[in-house]
This record gives sequence, C-alpha cells and structure tokens, in this order.
Amino acid sequence: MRELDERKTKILNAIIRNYLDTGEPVGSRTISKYSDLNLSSATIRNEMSDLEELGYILQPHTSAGRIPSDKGYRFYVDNLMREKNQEVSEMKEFMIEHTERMEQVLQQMAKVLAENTNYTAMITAPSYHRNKVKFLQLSQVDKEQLLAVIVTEGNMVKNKMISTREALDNETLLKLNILLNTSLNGLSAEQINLGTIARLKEQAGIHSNIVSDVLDALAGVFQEDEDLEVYTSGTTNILKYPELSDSRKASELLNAFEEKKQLVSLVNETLSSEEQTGIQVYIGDESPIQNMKDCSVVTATYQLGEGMTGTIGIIGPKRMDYENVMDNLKTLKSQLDTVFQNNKEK
Amino acid sequence: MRELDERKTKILNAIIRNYLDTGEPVGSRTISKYSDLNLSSATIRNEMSDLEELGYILQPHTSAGRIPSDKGYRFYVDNLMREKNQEVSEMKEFMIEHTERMEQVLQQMAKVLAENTNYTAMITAPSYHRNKVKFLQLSQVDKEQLLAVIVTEGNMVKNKMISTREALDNETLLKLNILLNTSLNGLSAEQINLGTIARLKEQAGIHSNIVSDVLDALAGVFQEDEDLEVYTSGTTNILKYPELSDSRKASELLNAFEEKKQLVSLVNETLSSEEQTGIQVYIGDESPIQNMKDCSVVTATYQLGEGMTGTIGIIGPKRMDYENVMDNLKTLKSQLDTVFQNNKEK
DNA sequence: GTTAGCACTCTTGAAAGTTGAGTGCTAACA
DNA sequence: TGTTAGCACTCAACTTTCAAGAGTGCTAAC
Repeated sequence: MRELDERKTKILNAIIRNYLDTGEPVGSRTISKYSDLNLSSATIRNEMSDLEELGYILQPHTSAGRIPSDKGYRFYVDNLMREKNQEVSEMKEFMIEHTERMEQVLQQMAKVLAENTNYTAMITAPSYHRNKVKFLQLSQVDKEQLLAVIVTEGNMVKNKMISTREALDNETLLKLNILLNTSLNGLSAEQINLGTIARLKEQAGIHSNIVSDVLDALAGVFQEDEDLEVYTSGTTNILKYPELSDSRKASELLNAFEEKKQLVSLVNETLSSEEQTGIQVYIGDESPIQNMKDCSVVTATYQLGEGMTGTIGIIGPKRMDYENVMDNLKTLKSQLDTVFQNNKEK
Repeated sequence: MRELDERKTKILNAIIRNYLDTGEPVGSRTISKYSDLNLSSATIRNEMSDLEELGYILQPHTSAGRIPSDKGYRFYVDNLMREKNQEVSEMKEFMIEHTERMEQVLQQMAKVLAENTNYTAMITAPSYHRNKVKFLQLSQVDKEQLLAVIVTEGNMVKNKMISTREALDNETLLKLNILLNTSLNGLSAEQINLGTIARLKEQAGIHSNIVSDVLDALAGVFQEDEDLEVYTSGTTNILKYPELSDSRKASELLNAFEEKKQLVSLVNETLSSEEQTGIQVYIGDESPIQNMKDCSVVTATYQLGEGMTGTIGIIGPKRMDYENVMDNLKTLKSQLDTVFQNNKEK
C-alpha cells in the first residue's frame, strides 16, 4: 500500500503547483477552489494536516498556509511532474551560426538557457580526460621561439610558446616533428608514461630539452582542462527570487558562480552518479555545494563519445519550474550531441 | 581668487574623508570635534551652509548631516587627495608564477585588484588594432581539415580550422604557406586591403578559396579582439555597500558585468580621453555607462608599445577609497609594462 | 567673525493596535 | 464513516503613534 492515496496525491500536487506559481504559502481554501476535487476547505485542511505529518509539506509558522518540504519537491519531481516534450526550440539557430569557437557556442548556450528559464545556467566544456593527441607541430616563430601546436581528437587546439637558446634549422625541426608525431599520436594523457618519455628523449638526442618542453606543454594542456572551464550566464537571475535575494545568500551564491572552482564538485557529483535519463535533480541539502542549500540544482551530462563529457546545470530556487527546466535541458542535451556530431562529420 | 578659501577647503576635506570612512551623512558637530580646526559646530554649520550653496555637498534631507555631491568628490579627487606612493606590492609574485597564459594572468590580476580594493575590478586583454601578423602557418590536420595558426607581433596565437574538399599534397601546402607569409607578414589589419587580397588570390590560383578562408580567419582574429575580452573579478563586492546593494541597482550593475559588452563603452571612453597620468576618474553621471551612475569608476590604460593597449578599471561606490584605488592602479599599470616587457625579451 | 542657545525638522526604532489569512477543533449531517 | 459548517484562536504583516536623537537654521550676544 502506498503512503499516499490518490486524493492526498492530488492535493499535494495542487499545493506544489500553486506554490511554484506564486511563491506564497498556500492555504486550504485556495486548494478547495483551485482544484477540481470539489471538497470543502475543512476537508482539505484535514488532509493537509496528514500531509504535514508525513513530511511532505510544512508551515512556515502557525496560521500560514503550507509550503512543500524538500521531501515534497522530491515526490513531485519523481512522481507528479508531467514530462513535456516540446519540439526542438530556437537553440539550433544560434548554434549553427557560430560553430567556430567552442567557447562562444557554450557561452551562447548558457545564455539561451538562462533566458529561457530565468534561472542561472552553467555549462562546462567537454573534458578530454581520455582524449587523444591527433596532431602535433613545432614551428619556428622567430629566432628564439618555437610554437607548439597541439590538436586533440575533439578538434581542440592548444598552443604553447617555447623559448630556445638558438634557432633550429629546418631539417632538425622536421625530424623533431616527425618524431613527436609518430611517438605521441593517438595517445591519451594516461598513456604517455615514463617509458614513452624516456624513449622520446633518447631519440631526440641533444634536443631532448625541447622535447621536455613539448611534454610539459602537453601536460599543461590536459591539466588545464582538468581545472575545468565553466561558463555561466544569468547569474543575476537569482536576485529575482525573494527567497534567495537577501544580501547574504545572494552574495554567497554569486560568489560561487564567480569562483567557478566551487562548481567543480557539482560537476563531479553529476558525472559520478549517472542515471538512466542522465538528468539529476538536487533539492536543497541534496546539492553537493553547501551554498546552494536553499536552491534546487538540475544537471545533465552530454556525451560526445570517446570519453568526452560535459555538464550542463541550472540553478534556481527550490520552487523552480522543474518541468520547463528539465525540458530545456533535455533538448539542449540532444542538440549538443547533434551539433558536435555534425561538426565532426564535416 | 579661488572659490574656496583655505578653511572651507579643510572642512570639505574633513567631510569627505569622514564620509568615505563611515558612509553616513556627517554633521557639523562631528567635524568640529574630528578636525584640528578648533571651531565650534555652529561655525562649521555656517561654512557647511556655504559649501552646500556652492554645490560641493548636499543633504539627503533636512536635519541630516551632509554628504559629498559629485562636484565635491571631483574637487576631492582633483585637489585634496594625497597621492600615496606605496612600494611595489605583492602582485609581482602572482604574475611571475604564471606568465604562460595571458588569460590567466589577466584574470589573476583582476582578482588581486578586487581583493586589494574590495571593489569590482575589470581588465581587458591588450587589443591588437594596430598589431601585425608575425607568423602564419597552414597545416594538414586530417584528410579534410586544415589548421591555420596565426601569431601576431605581441605573441598572441590564434587558430582556425578550415574544411577543405580534399587533402592537399605537401608541396601545395608549402607553396601556400610561403605565399601567405611573404604576402601578409608584417601587415596590420588596416594594411590588408582589397589590393593585397586580389593579388594573393590570383597567385593562389585554384586554391584561392583556401586563401579566402585564411583571410576570413584573419579578419576574425582582428575582429574578435575588437569585441573585446574583458575579465572581471569581485563583482559581488558591490553588495558590500548598502547604497548599491538594493535589489534593483545591484541587479543592473551585476548584469553590466556579466554582459561584458556594456563595458566596451567604458573602455573606448577611457582610450579616447587619454590624460597625462593615464588614470581617469568618472564620478556618478560622468561615467559612460548609464547603470553606473551611482558609482565611481576609475580606469587606467596600459601600453605595450606598437599600438597595443588594454584597460584596467575599478568600479565601486562613490565613496570609494580613491587614494588606495589609484595607487593600486598605478602600480599594476607599471607591473603590466614590465611583465610583458620581460616576457618579450625572453 | 565666532559662538551659545533654542526652536524646529526629520529619521529611526520601539510599542501598540488592527487586519486578514489560515488553522484546529468540534459538532452536525448524510 | 467521511464530509462539512462554524467558530475560536494564532500569528505575520501592516499601520499608527510616540519618543528619542541627530542635526539644522536662526538669532542674539560676545
């Protein structure tokens, strides 16, 4: 037997929906009129009393209406929420325009997401943990400087300047390039081990110091992506919700967004606890970030195959419009897949 | 004859300093005790009355103390402020650690600046307007993709992927590279005109479409820097000042920081109205950004020679600690010069 | 020119009163 | 047994009132 019978469920649903709309505690009379149950407020009151005892709703104070508890929200998200299946939104247009610069795309997406939802959006660049070197080139830029260009499977390009004592002649450069490419191509960060390195240096002979520099650069490349690029947008949206906009809370939250480092734990959490749908909802204390205990956080991961994953997140008040948010995330998620897919096939 | 005699000046000075400290309207009695003028509060009152008539201070309401007007702040900044000349601060250490990635350096500086001042800091990457192409290279990354790498005089590196219908053979690639380098090296954005382009395409023959792509990329590179990379830090600091932290104002301000586009006008304004010291102070309405009319903005430009300039700015309440802010900007400015200088000589 | 004194103004905060939404409980009803 | 009407009660939120305190402007005296 379920904890909640049908009528209680309906009433809980009505309460939550109403609260999502208004942000005000909702009373028995409202429900009595609002819902199609045709029950008097007194009956509703009795049921509400039960629901409160069960922990689904709570009263901010005696003689106020009820608001959903975290448990109530959880029940709503898990059981009550209707899944919308909107058609593909306008996002696509944006993305087709500029697929050149990854950063721009991501920033743009965050923006669209924030605008669509009126909450704060964050999105991380796909991370290359298990990504491989695809192309590597050293060029002589001027007398004392080499430029190392590194391209990974995901077509991410990284550069690193290397200072040398003196210019290398063309032939040496060519040799080095061939050496580096044959040795390192197709390898991921984990696969480049001491053995590889030693062998490489040996073959480089007197230019082993340059090889060192290149490897440093390479490490830097992979490293850099570990400390994660996070794009946020709509951070100021939280000020729109009174329950979050008091000076202290707002300040803490905004800080978390500015110091993007704090968001890392959110990303990791999301990545580790993968679910079937790929969409996670953290309500209040469930969130891995302490500062967000008065918020709800909805996250999704997008996959690009070959171990490249990124995270999208929406942060808003607990009474966020979960349906809309999850719908948005879902479409964006699929959009991302197709976009990067296309990009690759081109 | 000056508008303000010595005594009025002293009193104004005392009022402003006091207000900078406390943020509260300051009354005649406070000044009478606080300053070394040995005047009774009544006398001060008379003088204050004059000062108000002259427009240097104003009353929020009858029977409150006085606060500085924009004109008062202006007078303070121009005439009253003592210039501190602190020794080189801790900034240097930070910068020496990571000179690799321009972005990181700038972001780091913004952070230090924000922490030092407790206001919001912004800093733009040096812009290459008049900067020149130093090195240019096309490489075959895989069957259908070329990578164009562009290095400018300032050692800024930009990449652009170019899709081709089919792979080019090595020889063609070499020829194209030589062609591009000989034609474009040493040229700035303005110098690449239709004549150059036509000539280039003609020489490229059947590969003129690739040349087109490279030129597009090049345009993109210069363009991209025109829509400006701005790094901000300490945006939440404005919440520390009650006069800015009410929901509406804070929201507008934070938005301006997030939508970095809005900051462009500030940068342009700063660049155009160059002064001897290179440090500008915008008080209230003087600011080119409407949202900042309740703030003061202090900006400086740093120069890297060869037409590369960037802008640093501090945004805070009108009662900001101008001395400290300007001091910070001044040292940072010189730091930036030396750092980039070193970087270049290496 | 400076100062003491006084009446006046205006914010601020506390205290007291009022309103209204909402509850819990009881008794009656179907 | 479940539902409902009615009523007393509670409590946040708002309004009003009041007193205190800071500060001013003005006048008259030094």
